[in-house]
Amino acid sequence: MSQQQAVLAVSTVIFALRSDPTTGISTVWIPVVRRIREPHEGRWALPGGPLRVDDDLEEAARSHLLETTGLTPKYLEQLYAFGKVGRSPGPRVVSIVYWALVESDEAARATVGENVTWLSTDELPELAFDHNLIVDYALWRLRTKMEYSRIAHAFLGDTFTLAQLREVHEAVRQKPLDPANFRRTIESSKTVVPTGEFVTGARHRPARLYRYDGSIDLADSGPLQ
Amino acid sequence: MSQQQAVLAVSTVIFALRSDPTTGISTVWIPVVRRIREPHEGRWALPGGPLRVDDDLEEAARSHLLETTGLTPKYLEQLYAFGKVGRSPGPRVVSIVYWALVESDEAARATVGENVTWLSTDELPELAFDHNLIVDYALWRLRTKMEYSRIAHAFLGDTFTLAQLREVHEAVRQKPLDPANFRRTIESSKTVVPTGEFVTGARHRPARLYRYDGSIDLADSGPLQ
DNA sequence: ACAAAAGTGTTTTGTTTACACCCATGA
DNA sequence: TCATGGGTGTAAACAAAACACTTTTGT
Repeated sequence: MSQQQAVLAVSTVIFALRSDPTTGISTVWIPVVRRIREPHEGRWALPGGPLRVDDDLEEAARSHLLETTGLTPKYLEQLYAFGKVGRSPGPRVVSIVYWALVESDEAARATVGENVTWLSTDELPELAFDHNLIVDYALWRLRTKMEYSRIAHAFLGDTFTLAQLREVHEAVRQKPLDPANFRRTIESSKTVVPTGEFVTGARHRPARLYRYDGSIDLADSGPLQ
Repeated sequence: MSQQQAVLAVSTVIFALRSDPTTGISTVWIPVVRRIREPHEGRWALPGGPLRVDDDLEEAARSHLLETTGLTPKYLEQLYAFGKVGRSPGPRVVSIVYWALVESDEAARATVGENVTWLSTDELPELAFDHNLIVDYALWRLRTKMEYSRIAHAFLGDTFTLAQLREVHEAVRQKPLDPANFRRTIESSKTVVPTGEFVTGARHRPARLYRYDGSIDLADSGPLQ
């Protein structure tokens, strides 16, 4: 049953925003892959796999993510190491889990097939292993971190309107925000700069386009980077 | 050089408050152990060691900590998994690092000897491996978390005065706090309850003793516990 | 002209900070 | 009675929330 060493794996919870096909409201979705062998054959699981001995942890997350889903994250951060004895049948597995944010329109173009699909975090089925707990924890981190850092930009393209940025916050925090107060909060944070361009075509006043100020880091990780 | 699997280790950054022998001011200290073999023989390192295959991660941190320093932490939380290729000479090592808080007077009683000592985080020497980076990151987490959670209690005994609790905050945040405003902040947080007892003996008005309200968790970890 | 969202102004409310001052004790 | 820290009161400064109102477009 037990062997000399635990197996090390790296997995990633990837978040993207998608419009609900019925209501049209943006909500948080994750890509999952189907398990093609036991244990939990047939169930959906987080993308990931064993750590190759010459790969850095973050690099392993990034490359495995690209191979299975074709996605390149705009934000990637270590979440937690899950290592409880018995969390996986068979040999002991310790999973170092990352969480990532990808641009909405890149997510729309991402690989989907028989063995890869997107699931809404509002109504997740039972996933393989302890992956429901992992997603719950990643969602909690996303929501708390959204309140005090600027990671929302990672869901958007290079330029965006304040309405789009507000939509991201509303999707993640699951409540409407006052447009006037939101505007002032963002403007006083000095993290965005107006490009001078406007979005025309909608049947209302054109919205100013902004660009994220790259001289400020998305999230303060202290001494790590 | 490279082998099939990475080695998994668990280490812990243990924080306690100690009075500076010269100034008398409380500052943050950590216990370290001397490396008795290569690599980095003779250098100070964080307590830790390889993960036994049947131990849970947190349990491994706790038991290794007890064996080497004799300490039982009042607070223990996972910090980060450090796994950069080349962070240790020889086989690939991935370290899952925890951070812990221990009561000040328990720390004073802790094992000290030829191979275990306490170091002030204000003036750390060069430690083994990447342990300086790890301690810096743990300190950053301690300081940021002190601002929005109630972990300060873990440095104190069951009952304490507000002056003692304030001293903990001042030691960690490295700046003086207004006693009047500190009192109100703590009282409005509803995390402490007065015991009804007072500390007499000092040459000033007796200070009220408080107890931490156990029904509120020290730190909100979301879906994990 | 009208709807609809962009964007501005203003008032209210609450929280943080600064600091003056009274209280209870030991020496 | 004096020094010392415990403990209370209060006003100013600042930040968050609520909401009325003006602007600019497409139809």
